[in-house]
Amino acid sequence: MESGTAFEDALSRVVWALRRAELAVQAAKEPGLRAVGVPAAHYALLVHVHLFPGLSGAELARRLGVTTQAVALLATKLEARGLLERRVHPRHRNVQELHLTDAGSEALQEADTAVLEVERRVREKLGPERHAVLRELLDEVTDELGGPSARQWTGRGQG
Amino acid sequence: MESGTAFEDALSRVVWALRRAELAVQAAKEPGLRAVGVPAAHYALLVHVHLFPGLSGAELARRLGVTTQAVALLATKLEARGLLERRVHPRHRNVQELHLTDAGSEALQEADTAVLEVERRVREKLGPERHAVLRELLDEVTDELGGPSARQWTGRGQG
DNA sequence: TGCCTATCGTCAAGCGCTTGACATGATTCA
DNA sequence: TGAATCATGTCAAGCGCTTGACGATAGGCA
Repeated sequence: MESGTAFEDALSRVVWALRRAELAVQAAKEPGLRAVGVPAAHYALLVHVHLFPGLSGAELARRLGVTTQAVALLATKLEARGLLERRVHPRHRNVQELHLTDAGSEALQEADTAVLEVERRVREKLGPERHAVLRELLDEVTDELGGPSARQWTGRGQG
Repeated sequence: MESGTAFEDALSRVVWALRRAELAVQAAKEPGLRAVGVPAAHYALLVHVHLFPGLSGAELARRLGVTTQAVALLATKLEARGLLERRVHPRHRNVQELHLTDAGSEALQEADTAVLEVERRVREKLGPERHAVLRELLDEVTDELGGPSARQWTGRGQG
């Protein structure tokens, strides 16, 4: 294993394959999302706000793996476009709950079509079983490497 | 299909699992790479220059999926640190060949240790067979979604 | 009541990357 | 030879995100 240069196989590792696949997915989603005027980052936030309405910006940031700044800037833009609504938390006056407007729900619906199309292509290419296997393997990787566990992302863990 | 909100399962899709896994991998690599003073983006360029010495900045950019600007800026920094060398192409005086210096090779070796550690953790978690399955599935996704085919990345396709 | 701590949100500065435009050099064709 | 075309590399401007610091609010404790 230590014989000579050890990284001739660098590009054939899983971590690289993962990066390539992620880049390909992003590239595949981008035109569809752009067509409906919802960049990828905006889409990600919209989905989370839809699935977990009323969360604070800081909490969203943790789930998305970005800083609170990024969420705040994004939220400002989405609010300006009328897709998102900031409400003051009833108990904590300094905290803002984020909710989707009707227009936001519509935009999300349209954007999701583009993402679903990519998911469909992958599913058709792999077939249902291997599609499911891939998801399971990816979740195990996420779990093993820590960070936000896959459970946390999909669960309704807190309110 | 149109029954109610259609994207309740958004976070359980493969495309999301892929993103989560990629984020986890990046987060897992980062501290190790930072320890040896080689950020992730620098590492990616160093690996490619090592595997395909003499490529032009534009060609590298295509393979890395970034712009020529990004490569040029990176190359400038790496050159300033003495890890990388710019040589004028013998025939095309306007083209610069990129090569690793000895210091660059050493830095790459150290940095690669951190990446290998992540790869090892994933391999141990999944076991050899499923590890290989994951790589195969990811390559198929990359192939299906087009962009730079997995072959192009690993192959010695051109010189 | 008053102090301390934690959390949330915002402001300012910096960094990395992209986009667009331009200059240079090499190849192709008339 | 001379002009058109293409690829490479660089300059300038803009955008998105991060880092660091600050003010504001709610809960814990004496």
